[in-house]
Amino acid sequence: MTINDVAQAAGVSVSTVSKVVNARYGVAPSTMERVLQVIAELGYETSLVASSLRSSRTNIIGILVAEFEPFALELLNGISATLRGTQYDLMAYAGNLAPGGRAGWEHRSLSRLGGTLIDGAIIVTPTVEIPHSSVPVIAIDPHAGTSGPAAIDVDNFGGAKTATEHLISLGHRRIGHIKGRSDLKSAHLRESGYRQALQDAGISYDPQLVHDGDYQRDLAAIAATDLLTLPQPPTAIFAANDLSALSAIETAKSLGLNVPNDLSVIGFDDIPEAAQSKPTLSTVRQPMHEMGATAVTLLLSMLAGEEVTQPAQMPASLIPRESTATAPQP
Amino acid sequence: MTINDVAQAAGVSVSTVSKVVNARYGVAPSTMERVLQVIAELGYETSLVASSLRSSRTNIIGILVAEFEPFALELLNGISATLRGTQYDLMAYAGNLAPGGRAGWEHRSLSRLGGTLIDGAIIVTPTVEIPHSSVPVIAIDPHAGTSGPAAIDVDNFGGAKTATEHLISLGHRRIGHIKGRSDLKSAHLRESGYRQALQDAGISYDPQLVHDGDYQRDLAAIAATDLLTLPQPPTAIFAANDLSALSAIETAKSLGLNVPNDLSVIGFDDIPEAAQSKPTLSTVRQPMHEMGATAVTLLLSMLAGEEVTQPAQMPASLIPRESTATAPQP
DNA sequence: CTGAAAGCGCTAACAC
DNA sequence: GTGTTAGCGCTTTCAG
Repeated sequence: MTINDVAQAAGVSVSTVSKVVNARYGVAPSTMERVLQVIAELGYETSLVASSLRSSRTNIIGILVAEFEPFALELLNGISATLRGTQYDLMAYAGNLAPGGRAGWEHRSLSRLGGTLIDGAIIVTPTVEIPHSSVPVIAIDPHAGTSGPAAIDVDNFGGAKTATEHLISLGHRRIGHIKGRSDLKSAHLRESGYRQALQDAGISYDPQLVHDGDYQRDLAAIAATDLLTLPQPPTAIFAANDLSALSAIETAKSLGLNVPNDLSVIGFDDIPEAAQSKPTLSTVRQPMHEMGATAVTLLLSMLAGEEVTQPAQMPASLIPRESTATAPQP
Repeated sequence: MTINDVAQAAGVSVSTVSKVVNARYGVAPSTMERVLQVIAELGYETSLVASSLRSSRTNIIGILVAEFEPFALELLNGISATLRGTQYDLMAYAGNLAPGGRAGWEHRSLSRLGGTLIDGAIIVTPTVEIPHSSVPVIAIDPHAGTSGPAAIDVDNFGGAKTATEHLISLGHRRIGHIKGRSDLKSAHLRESGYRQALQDAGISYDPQLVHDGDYQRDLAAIAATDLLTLPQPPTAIFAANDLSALSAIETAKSLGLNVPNDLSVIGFDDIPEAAQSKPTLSTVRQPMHEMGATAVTLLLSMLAGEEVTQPAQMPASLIPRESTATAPQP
């Protein structure tokens, strides 16, 4: 089913069909009607690939992710809702699923889709500097880099501080931290927030209590094990994201510890799983829908020709649930 | 950054560059090295659009949805995880966001992406018959149509029956039902399951207690209002999906009713929001991750040339939470 | 081993 | 009002 088939069936040239499909002027009403009829009969739809190769607008916004994990999916939810009723369709691309192709998915995806397939892009959690691109780009939860496109993130520092203060207010003094990915800005800010809260409370920082979790389940489990098998284990853990926190709870359970009675755990993000775990996970909420919505709004104004460079920061809020409780009495 | 730029910079022809990029035989090692070097320097990536127009394989699997709502997103989660480590990337396309373009998004998206951009497609909740396509297609939660591609769904009948029986076991006798979209097979099966459970319990079917909710928030709210303002209102409602159930709870609250003391509500799907509402929603769980995983497995074997036509049905399971309770004593 | 050239489906000048 | 034609960036014969 190509434009050629339609042209042939309608007895006109391909350019006439193209004009009809794209509602261009200069087609006789009778011709138009006939072509439309043939299109309907044949069920013809213009190929996105071919037309985007030739023309510059596609009316498609691309969301570029490494893979579809809970954070990206929640963002997608907000983005989709915000785009509803606009002229744009949404294409989400996970470009880091194939084995081996680890690094640089941001650049690869942007180069492969940008300029032709998509009119603009929202890149989720890029781990490297975003290259100059031929289309407008917004980054969510960006890399530690200095320059780069307009970016959106949550108040990572303030959120982490709040989480740690929550633990402190429950009477905890030995508070461990499972760090995030060191190539992400958010991980550093969250660690800083943790340290600031300790300092404000007059608790001295103990490097033994901080381990690397890389925002991942497996590494967080190792970090949690290391933390909990210390001669003097912490009574509470602030994990840099919910995935790590959930993993830490699992680990604690397997070590025979009760959460929250023996150990309090708090995460960061408020992914859907946080509310469904047992015990439900106390955490700091990133307003993911709003972040997605803001990204879209910014991108649309860039698409409309406006200059947008200043970063947007969203507030983080404490969501106390069951996994945190008063510190055990020694 | 096109293949021409690379060719020029490396002092070779475009076809040589293409051979290097695609690891074809017949390039001298020295040439290859030089080209590779230039590619790295320039940060060139082959354009997905151009290459997919010319060659038939793209190693991309497409997920076609009307929009990114909770059900589709959960599916995406399972699909993404299953595809990890395979040679395929994932492209999810929401083709029904633009206003006006309501009907036939399935066909439109499939025609526009199929054959060129994607090697195979998974269509989520299609509302019309899926046309014969140039690429392998799997449907999840399919349309009521008779023919069509290989399909995956949950045991809608059994799940609805279980939900209704749960209500009956709590002592409810007047049980309302908010129906789903009549153009979806799942809606009909869920209504049948509801009626079967009533019949098995010797409760006669009252058409007054069944209203249309179309799987949507707004229409479900109207249906709930109608139900609850009946002279003899039901003491329990089985809503055809969680979105409707959540909406019914809102409505009940606004009418001054307490859920679950005055009214029990149970949904279907177990979307993430179900566990986070107040009260938390009792529901019947669709194993969405598993459904996504199964879809991928089936599609991959079709891509490998195998014939797959038989539908797969997944089990539904009751998840009792706070929104259902013993029937109020008259 | 390398390059010239055709063509994938479509759009946009430009002729007629 | 309509058709012819030249590419968009790439892959793939097919000569050299």
